[in-house]
Amino acid sequence: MGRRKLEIKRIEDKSARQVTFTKRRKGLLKKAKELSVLCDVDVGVIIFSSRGKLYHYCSTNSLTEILQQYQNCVAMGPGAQTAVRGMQQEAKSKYTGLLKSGELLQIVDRELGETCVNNLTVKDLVHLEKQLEDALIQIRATKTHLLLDSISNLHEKIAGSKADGRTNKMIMDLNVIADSQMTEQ
Amino acid sequence: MGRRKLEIKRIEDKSARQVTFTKRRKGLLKKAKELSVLCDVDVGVIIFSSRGKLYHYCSTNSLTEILQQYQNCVAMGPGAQTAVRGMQQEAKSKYTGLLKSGELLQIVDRELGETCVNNLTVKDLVHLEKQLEDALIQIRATKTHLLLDSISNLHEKIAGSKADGRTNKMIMDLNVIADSQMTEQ
DNA sequence: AACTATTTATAAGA
DNA sequence: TTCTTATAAATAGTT
Repeated sequence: MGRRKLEIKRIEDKSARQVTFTKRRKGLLKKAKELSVLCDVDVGVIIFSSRGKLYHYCSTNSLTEILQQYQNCVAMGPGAQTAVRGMQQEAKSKYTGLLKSGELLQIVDRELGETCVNNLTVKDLVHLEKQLEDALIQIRATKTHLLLDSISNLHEKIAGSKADGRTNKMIMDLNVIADSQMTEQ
Repeated sequence: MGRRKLEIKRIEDKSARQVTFTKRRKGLLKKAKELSVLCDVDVGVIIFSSRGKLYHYCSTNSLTEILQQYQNCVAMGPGAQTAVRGMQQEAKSKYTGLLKSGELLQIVDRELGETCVNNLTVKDLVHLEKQLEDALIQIRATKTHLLLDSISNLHEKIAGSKADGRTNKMIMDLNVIADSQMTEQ
């Protein structure tokens, strides 16, 4: 789509590569959005530039939801989901009730020790994985909550009074964090 | 791009929606691949159909790498990465050396308790998050290893001898799992 | 950053 | 469904 047909291989000229990146990145994100709307499906796109800058699109509240689904079921392949569901059923009989958090890592520790890999089953690992994911979700929620609280506090603190440079910098940083936690692209 | 201009809103006719989904899904994944190659960047695309089927593209070995980057730095916003790096530096002085796995969840337990949220800092949470991510990576690696081993064993077991129906089913399931773990889309 | 000649993607039709 | 074709959209090279 241009003056001539372009071979699909790394563009060596840095400046041309940057221009193409800008154009095609925009195009890809637009297409992702259209696919999501037209076909009523969940779509996530993540792009990391070589300088580590991130661009992304996500049709749901947060990419995390999609990633969660990915980690939970598709890392094992669609055809195997039924099998896994069976495993999880079996696992319940062994692990009935929630483990106390304190027990979780002791189990990871014990069961992942080099000497006993052979005694571990996939269903055990699936269960451990789930426990850790839950802990991660809890931690991230708490982190977000803390960050948003900090912002509120700072805003109250400076309402009506001049803040010093250091405080202003903190507010700027926190707003950036809050934006990324709360806004859709 | 078709016989007429299409408004970007949910296609109500189910069959037409399915056809468009197939076409545009293919297009999106192709564009993602091209962007990645032409501009030498990491790209990940995840699509969940309404029936829960997954389609994805990833420019690196596994989406997990990209997701990891996303979770680690971008969940906090690009502008805040410098700040976070500072936090992590400070955190090191508090948490020098790796925690024994057994300690990790006790900390999660203790520090995330409802009563002491106010004493927790963001840097503490960032650190906890990292620890849990590492544990997850370890568990997933072990799981993959176990699955692949199981497949090898089964293949050996049936080499030359007829397997029964149950064994054949297991092999089929495991091959699906192995494919999804090892192949690029 | 804008402009267009072309290529590419795809909506509707067969 | 699969293939075809007219048309819209994306974009490579240019200014």
